[in-house]
Amino acid sequence: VMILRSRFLDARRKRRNFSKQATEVLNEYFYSHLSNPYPSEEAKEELAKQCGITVSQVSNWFGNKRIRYKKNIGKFQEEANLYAMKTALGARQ
Amino acid sequence: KHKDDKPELDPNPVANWIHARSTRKKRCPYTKYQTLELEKEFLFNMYLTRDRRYEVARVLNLTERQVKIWFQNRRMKMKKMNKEKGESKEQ
DNA sequence: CAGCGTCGTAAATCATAGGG
DNA sequence: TCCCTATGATTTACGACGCT
Repeated sequence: VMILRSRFLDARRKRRNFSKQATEVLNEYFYSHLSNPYPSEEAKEELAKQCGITVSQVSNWFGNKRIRYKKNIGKFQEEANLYAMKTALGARQ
Repeated sequence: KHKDDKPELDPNPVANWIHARSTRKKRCPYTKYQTLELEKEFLFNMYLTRDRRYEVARVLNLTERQVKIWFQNRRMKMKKMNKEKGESKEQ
């Protein structure tokens, strides 16, 4: 009863994972704004453009990232260090 | 002068992300029946009168506040859907 | 002021994509 | 193929602010 129901209404839930490059861009922004990872509407539009996704998708990504990061900071420590280093190297040149 | 050239190794970044809702009601997914009835009502009119809200809430065993918020969320959803539909056509 | 409107979000949940 | 986790999207519930 509950299995075959929203098969057609939820068709939009068909998704594809974002490209590696897009995820890279989003993570760079997230970790370089870790003290306040809330991009403005303009920043979201810019990120959306860079990533080739919609503004809504950028919002979804940040919403998911914030809650999942907060829920288990330890799990993301390695990733956080990686991007912190990447940012440091980028800033050097 | 090496102290903090490591870009933010924030000790507790999450602490600053205000929004620490503590006394909030846990999200409770509505039943298929409740959702279907709410959708039917929304199709009839996107905005509720006080009387309709009372009736819908009574019949679906939801609070008037839940029904009010469901309609607010539903209108936002519709707006988002329209925006996407509009964007995919032009460009 | 009461009260309902939108906007942006948290948190939980859903449904599938990916991978072993 | 089976099973499990990662991930993107959707669903409830508010806070903040607007308007009447």
